[in-house]
Amino acid sequence: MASIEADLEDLTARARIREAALRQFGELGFERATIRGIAETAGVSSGLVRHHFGSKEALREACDEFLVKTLRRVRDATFDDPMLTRANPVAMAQAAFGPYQPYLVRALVEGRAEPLFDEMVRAGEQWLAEADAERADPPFADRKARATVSTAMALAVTILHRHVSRSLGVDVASPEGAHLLATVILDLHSHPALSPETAAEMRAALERIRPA
Amino acid sequence: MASIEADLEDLTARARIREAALRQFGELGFERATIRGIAETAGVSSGLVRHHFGSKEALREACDEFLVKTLRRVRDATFDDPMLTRANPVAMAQAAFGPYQPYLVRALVEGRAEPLFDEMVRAGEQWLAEADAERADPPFADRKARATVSTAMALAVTILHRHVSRSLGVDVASPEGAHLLATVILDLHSHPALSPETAAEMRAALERIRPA
DNA sequence: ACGCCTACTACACAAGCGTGTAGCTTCCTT
DNA sequence: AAGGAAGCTACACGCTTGTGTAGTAGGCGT
Repeated sequence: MASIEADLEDLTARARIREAALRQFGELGFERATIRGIAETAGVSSGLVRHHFGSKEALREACDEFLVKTLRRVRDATFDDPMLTRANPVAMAQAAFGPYQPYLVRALVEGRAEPLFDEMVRAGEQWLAEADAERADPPFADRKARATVSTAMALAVTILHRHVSRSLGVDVASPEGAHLLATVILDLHSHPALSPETAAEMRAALERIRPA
Repeated sequence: MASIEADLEDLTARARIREAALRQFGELGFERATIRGIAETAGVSSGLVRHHFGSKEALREACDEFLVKTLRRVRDATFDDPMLTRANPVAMAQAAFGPYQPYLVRALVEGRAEPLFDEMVRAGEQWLAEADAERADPPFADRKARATVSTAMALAVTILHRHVSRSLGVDVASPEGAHLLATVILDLHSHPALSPETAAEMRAALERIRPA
């Protein structure tokens, strides 16, 4: 797992700038992060940032592009360990996102990082395909639609990590927090919030007010 | 339901500025929104913004404060209609958040708007209390912890509305999108993703790697 | 040894920002 | 009617920003 903190000096200046940008964009957001701040973090002049990436917007695009490639690689390595990933999905997410988590969260919230989201949906569809095989009654909705919403929900804890940590009383990034979180998620996913009867009721009510 | 669009002229200048700020902060984000832009939207001079609110940061705090009061009022009115709110939680969220949805989403993601999140958790706890009464096996985790994660998940679709709309192929804010979304959520909430057996397996695996 | 491209720095510039100040109107109080 | 606070505007200041330009150091092919 590549770390931002370690061995920044070993990288080329271009890579150092990109890593610094990833960190600054993630910590401060795109607007509050400055070219000069990124340059300073990378240990180069601000002019070099422009020399290598052209503009601030292009730098962000380079970051996005880099992450798409990186995450694909990390994912291939991580998803192959089903025991670890299934036992603690939260730990998996942290492992997959790596040190780029703050950046990715911001990108997702702003509606960017489409490839990442879509790929997660696709993974969810695969998972649902297996689950649907053992399901008695037909699902209410399209498999992709269910995978989409599930994906969004899976990202919720990471996106709202501040609120969740505060409300749980423990940092979800800590080992204890991750464990608690996994326990909770396991409980929620193995116990339906709605009984078949109430679900049927609500579904009927929903169809009654169905739009054209 | 108060609308930002309508009757801006009827409000006092101070209120117009606040409404304009709510909209600009929501649409553009706090950094990209400018005092001058807010003033122009409100139809006043930029100096008046400073006169009434002192600083940009203070203006944001005034917006937060206003929303806490407003939402409490709106919630009391909306939550009393259990048929509507339970039939379509998404429509409920949109109704409750009102035109301030973009602002609130940004506030939540940035870790602000704690009162809003905490109140949602509390409502979730109440709901879970009823559900737990009819539950056979004991929950894996604390009720508040489950309410916290459920709350985060409930907010996910709203926060990631761009991705969700794109992946569903229909705007979740539209009547058709809201209906589809409600159907999906109903399905997910009434069918556990994990069977009791696999859940037990994963729980065992989780306990095996439990941190100190 | 020469030329040249690439990496890199230093510095300047215009624009937009939040903020400060001075002054004008309006309306309410006494 | 006088006075004064409150609502409101116009304008300027200083700072930071992204970007542009000029120039230097260094390695590499010829």
